[in-house]
Amino acid sequence: MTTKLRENYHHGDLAQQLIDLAIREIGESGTEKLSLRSIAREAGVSQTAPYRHFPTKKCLLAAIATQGFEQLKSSLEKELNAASNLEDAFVQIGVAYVRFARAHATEYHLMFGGVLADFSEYEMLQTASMECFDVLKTVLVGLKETRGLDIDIAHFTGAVWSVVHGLSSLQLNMAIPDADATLTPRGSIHALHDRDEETLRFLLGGILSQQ
Amino acid sequence: MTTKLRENYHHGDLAQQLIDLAIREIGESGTEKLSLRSIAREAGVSQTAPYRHFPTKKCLLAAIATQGFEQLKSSLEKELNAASNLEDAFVQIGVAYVRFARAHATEYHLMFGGVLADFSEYEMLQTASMECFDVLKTVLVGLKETRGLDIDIAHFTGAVWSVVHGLSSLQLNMAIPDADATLTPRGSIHALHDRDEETLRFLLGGILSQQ
DNA sequence: ACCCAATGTGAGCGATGTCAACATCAATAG
DNA sequence: CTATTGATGTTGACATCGCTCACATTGGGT
Repeated sequence: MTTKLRENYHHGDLAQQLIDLAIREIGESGTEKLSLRSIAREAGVSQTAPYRHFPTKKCLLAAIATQGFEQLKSSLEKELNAASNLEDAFVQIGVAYVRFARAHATEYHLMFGGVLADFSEYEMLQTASMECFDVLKTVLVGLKETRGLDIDIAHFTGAVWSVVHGLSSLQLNMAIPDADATLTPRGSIHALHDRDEETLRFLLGGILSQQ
Repeated sequence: MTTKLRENYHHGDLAQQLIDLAIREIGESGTEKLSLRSIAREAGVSQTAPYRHFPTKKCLLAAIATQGFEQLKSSLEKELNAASNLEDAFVQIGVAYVRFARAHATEYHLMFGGVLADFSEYEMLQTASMECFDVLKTVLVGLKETRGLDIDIAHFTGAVWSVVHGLSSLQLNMAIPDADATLTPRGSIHALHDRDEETLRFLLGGILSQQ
């Protein structure tokens, strides 16, 4: 958080500061407007200094997404460890997921918004996303066993993931309020806000009750 | 679809051709790489000609999204009219929604990917999105009445929408195959492919069975 | 036949991503 | 203690981009 100003020729931790500044600028103006040169100026550094840390603008974005996956993973793990049974963990992980998306909108957008077309171009991103996904998988495998569900685990995981992702993504991208916010698209999205847990119990509970 | 080459000073239908070319370029290289100048070149027109039709690059994107909402609306309406009862319409509209997203990935990305931050800046986009949303709303209102559901309709709509959107969005943005495609993030997304109807019966059926 | 609004052109401004060549520093090996 | 080297930061430049301004061409309505 400390944005130490420059006294020396060398900076200290330019890579992380560029990440922080980029997150802020994207949050304020959108991904399209992010400029390496402007955050270099903000960091008090020449316009080509960022290239010592990120070979390309997209690599900066990939680094942000990677950090996002690591944070999300640790949020989900905390939730998993705190839950007393798998059914609770199931819902609480969903709630934590949606909360993460709201609290880290920029990171979430880079993680799932299709900006980084092919994760395999960025090795650290690839492994961070898999490790994060593993937490969800663990819960669902456990749930399948303890409840004896007859379901393909990959399909099950994809379905559950799409529910929490849909909730998150819609809230992030369609959350600007309308004047008459009752039965408009954005109005119905607002009806989801601050009711995450209820909505997830509704949706995820529906999944479990099918068996 | 016919890309008539230029013989006259005037072009004929530059606006629509620019839209088509932009959709293609975004599909190939992503939103960030779209350049007005390059599609102007492709259209055989000077680099400032597009500005006679779209005051801004974002306005071009908004026009694409608007067309997308109009197409999606007519797809959903067709499905609604073809269904013999509301329960069928409920699932079939969901299937049509996901199919639209896959068949028009670029448009869908612009419609829901948060690229156009505030729809209210583009009047036609705003009304097109509301009219599209109304189709879904109609089905859910009908379903609530015929089955006497005790549910807030805005919340209900948001929840259902987030399910179909989550399915669509994940498939679009995480659909690049992995080497070992079984229990990786992308692998589980692949498990959703071509099983839209099954998955939606699973998820949406869960919602209805709660009542 | 005239005129005007719609549409297309050309030159140019400021900004951007990226590259190549060079400068500075901090740590390590001798 | 000093020389060297790899990491990090700088300067200058190039091609491209979004967008503006002044101007050219056109076709449809009077």
